[in-house]
Amino acid sequence: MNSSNPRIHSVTVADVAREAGVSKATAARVLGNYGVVSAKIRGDVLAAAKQLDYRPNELARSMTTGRSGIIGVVVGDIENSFFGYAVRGISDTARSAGFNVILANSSEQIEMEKAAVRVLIGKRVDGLIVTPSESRDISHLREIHRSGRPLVLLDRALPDFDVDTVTVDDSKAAQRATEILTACGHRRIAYITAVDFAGHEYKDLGQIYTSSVRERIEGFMTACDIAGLLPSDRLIMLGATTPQATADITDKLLSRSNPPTAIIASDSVIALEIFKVVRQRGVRIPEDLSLITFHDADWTTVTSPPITVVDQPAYILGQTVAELLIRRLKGEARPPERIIVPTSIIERGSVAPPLDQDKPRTRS
Amino acid sequence: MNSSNPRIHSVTVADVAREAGVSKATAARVLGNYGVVSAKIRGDVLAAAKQLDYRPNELARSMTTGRSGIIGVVVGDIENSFFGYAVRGISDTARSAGFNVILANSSEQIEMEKAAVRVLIGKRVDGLIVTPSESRDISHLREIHRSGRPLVLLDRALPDFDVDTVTVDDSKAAQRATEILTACGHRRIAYITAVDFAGHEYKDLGQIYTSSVRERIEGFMTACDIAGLLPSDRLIMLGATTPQATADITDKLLSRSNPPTAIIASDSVIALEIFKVVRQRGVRIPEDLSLITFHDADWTTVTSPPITVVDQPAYILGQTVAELLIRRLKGEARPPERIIVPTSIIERGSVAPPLDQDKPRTRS
DNA sequence: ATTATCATTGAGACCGGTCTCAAGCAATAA
DNA sequence: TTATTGCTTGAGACCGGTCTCAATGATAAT
Repeated sequence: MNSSNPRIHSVTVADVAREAGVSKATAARVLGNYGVVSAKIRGDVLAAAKQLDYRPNELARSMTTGRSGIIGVVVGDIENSFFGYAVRGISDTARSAGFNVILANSSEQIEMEKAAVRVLIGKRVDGLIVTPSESRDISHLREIHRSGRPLVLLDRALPDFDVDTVTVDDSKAAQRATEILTACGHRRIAYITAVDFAGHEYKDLGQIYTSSVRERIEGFMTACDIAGLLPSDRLIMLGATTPQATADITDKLLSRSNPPTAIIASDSVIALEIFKVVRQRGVRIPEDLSLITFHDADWTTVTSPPITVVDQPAYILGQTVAELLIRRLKGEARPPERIIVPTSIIERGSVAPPLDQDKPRTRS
Repeated sequence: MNSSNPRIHSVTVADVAREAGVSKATAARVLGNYGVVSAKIRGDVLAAAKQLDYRPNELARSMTTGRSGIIGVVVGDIENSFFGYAVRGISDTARSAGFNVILANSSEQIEMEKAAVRVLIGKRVDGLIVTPSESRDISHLREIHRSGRPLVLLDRALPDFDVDTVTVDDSKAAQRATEILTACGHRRIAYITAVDFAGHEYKDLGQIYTSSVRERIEGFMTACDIAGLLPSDRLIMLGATTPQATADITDKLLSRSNPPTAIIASDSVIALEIFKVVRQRGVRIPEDLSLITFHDADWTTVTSPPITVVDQPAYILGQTVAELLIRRLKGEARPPERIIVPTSIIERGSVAPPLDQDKPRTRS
């Protein structure tokens, strides 16, 4: 490493104590703001501290107190503005409670997620907020919990891991979104999600290890069933992990002899790509294709037409998850809580009845 | 604080040493991966560590080494996707060099910026990356520098503070953007920026304490001068700090008896708001109004028409600034460097010649 | 066989705080 | 006046690592 800086010597309590002519313990008391000290001595120490420009070393402080004042956050993808807002909600809440935030990105990869958790534990964060990228391998999360550090799950629940969790009502939201489409007369609807699986072929829910996605698919299927759609007309597409993959999926979908008349996108990044492909192919929204997406991303308001969205209150989600964690950090003992934040659908202009005259036959 | 957790007791080197039947020093050597140890002992210690599930305490490690492995980043507003990309560039680069990132938001307020810097210094970050919110009060930055911790400025330079800096060629970019408009025949152009000032009235560059904004305005004015626009037809609008403020400014501008035929937005957040107001008023882009914005935000590609932008390579900016910092951290000693990353203009469909027949007279 | 050299290992100080416990001292009670 | 109590202050251990330096034992050189 061959570091050139010969260790930055900073002013310590001992220095201040010497300057003020008191013991280290006394100086520490006034500087650390604990214990009792006479007004006179306090003044002396403070003056000495100011004179020497003393800055407490939080690291050393954490060393003895066992508390670092840092909250570790692991999200799937910061570039996704949904997480951006959530992180902002977390940061604001944390800061006003006197905590700092270390952010890590898992790129939705379980190995990176594990590495991130390991690093954060090493840094002795006081607690963690994680959006688990999958529900199969959660040994690292169990371990956090076992180590006594509070953990709160964000956006995604883990069925057989009972820990504080904040999610949105994904299933209901997806169902409502789908119902808007079926009520409009759509009988062939695609649902496109980023979750991947070997072969990209959706077979059954057993494949889906991300709870939010799973719930959304459940809600989607429920609504389809209620409306009596043919199982073959519920087009669940996996693997929209990159813009290119999303574009390919969309292309394939629209090239079918019987293309869907409506698409639901699992997040706004996917929806943006879908929108681009759709427009490029000259397919009109909403005349030829209806589109609904999760997350009220800013771009959805400025397209023509603007896009109907499932509004997930991401900032509030972040706020809530941070509050839950901080309450635990302050010593609150209570059974794990699962908070479900309600979503709402903002209807804009991207949904209309299908033009298609020869609608696919229904089961009934 | 009344914390309930009675101090999480974790496995220490001493525990591992005992288990392996060696001294603390020896155990530390293999666990810390320094010094020399015989193969046999190394195996014993490693086995003991695994058995006890030893996790190094980075805090304690930082305590003695004086290095925390953390880079502190202070940006103006994480929600702004420009910073989002930059932060991602920083994080990726930092992580692959073995550093972590603590992120802080200044909300572009000098006091919050100072507080953030203080906290990060307290955490003993190894170095800092800051987007200074103004150039008047930089005592806290000077102090970082003086304390021996490397500091790199991001996106904004400080004229009389010679330190590593990474910016884009703001002045040139603004000039080119403006030239596109003047070449198209625009003779009355507005430039809208977030920087605020008492009265929101632009008087002269002396008011502008944010270097990037200052440079952009300079570039804008240069281009206007070259094209021979009347000074009164260069409409520099300050104070677009909130969506509402931006909307008000835009409204006022478009309500003039002689409204501008083109607008340049200083960032994509402002541009989004302008776009909304413009559309709501029924003003057509580009027929009635041309629009160019800084930052290639995703929404600019999906509007009708898509928006011409000054593409700032935010991710690369982040990468570059992190690399510069890390090189210093590794001990590289060299005079401060000022790196200017070139921008490019992506011409899309939001610029067209003004319809306006009775063009304002020119100076010439 | 004796001494010099080298590779390992162990003992203990140190980083900069917090915190326990005992000592000092003044004020109050007996 | 002496004992008791309470408030301040100081000494020093401790957190969990790193790192210096001396001690040890083995090997090579004379």
